[in-house]
Amino acid sequence: MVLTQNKIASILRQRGYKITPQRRAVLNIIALTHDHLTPAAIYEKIHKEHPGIGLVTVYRTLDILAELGLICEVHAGGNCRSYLMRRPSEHHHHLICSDCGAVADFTNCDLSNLEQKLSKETSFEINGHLLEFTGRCRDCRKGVRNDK
Amino acid sequence: MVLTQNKIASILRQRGYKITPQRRAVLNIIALTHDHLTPAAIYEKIHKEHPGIGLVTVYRTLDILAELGLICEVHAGGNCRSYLMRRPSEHHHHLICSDCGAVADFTNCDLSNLEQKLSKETSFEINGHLLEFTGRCRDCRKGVRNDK
DNA sequence: CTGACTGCAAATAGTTTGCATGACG
DNA sequence: CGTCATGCAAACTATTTGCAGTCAG
Repeated sequence: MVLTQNKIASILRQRGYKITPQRRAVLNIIALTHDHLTPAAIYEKIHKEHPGIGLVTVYRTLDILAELGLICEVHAGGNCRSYLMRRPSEHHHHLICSDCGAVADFTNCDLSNLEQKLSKETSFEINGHLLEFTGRCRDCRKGVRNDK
Repeated sequence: MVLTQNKIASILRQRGYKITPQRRAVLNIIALTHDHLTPAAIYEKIHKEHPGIGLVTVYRTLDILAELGLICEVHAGGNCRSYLMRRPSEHHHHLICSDCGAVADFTNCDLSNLEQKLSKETSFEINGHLLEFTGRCRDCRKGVRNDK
């Protein structure tokens, strides 16, 4: 179950953030998109419907959402940071196609053992992890294309 | 066992890259440092001993080394991409302290099961993975400091 | 009302590219 | 010697900041 826009709105409000049309718009885009989105991509999409909105606002909203843990960052290679809606209870990870950038989710990672082990070994207090697989997706494997 | 500078040099040569003092210098820095290094940090270190070297060259060298798989990228949060010498046979990952940025390595990840499973489920051809744990290291846990 | 939010423009940071010179092999 | 690598400067891209006007609560 994905967080609804309204739930997120109330979380924002709880934390003392105001609900503005701009923030709603950003939330909306992210909630509706199942792909990862760069700030620029989000801005573009938003801009079609709300031409008045600024890229800066997108950045600021993303910062807030990330801080609240409502969205999570994906490192899709290079410098690009992309964001993806977070499924709250579904702790999930990504499989990223290095050819076309497609992202597949998976939830069944079982790292708790490893996590505990590492925690003991290193005395780290482990808060979270980032697990991403890279490879080539079905489509890119079919097509022999290897354009970069 | 870590790749020696000379071994790396010969790998470079095999691939048709020339061995220049600048490249040696970059290799040297990375090989000697057990921390992750940003391009800028590498440049700084190099610049002390070889003032003539340019940041651009560092970038270009890092690109080559990464392409050859001799170093690997670490996503230490934000935009920073850092690089770390790769231990060839030791497939390893990182534990990153979100407070002080310390990096601990670990090698005993066992993702091959997961990898195979995912590969079947998603039809991805999985080439590699990025696994990073984040948390607070021993020192940062001791000190009650929580400065960000 | 009032403080938080927005949008613009400008500033900054990080990275890449073009080109003439220099050096590896 | 020819080709690839270097270093400089400039171009670019991504992101952040300052500020005055605007709006949610």
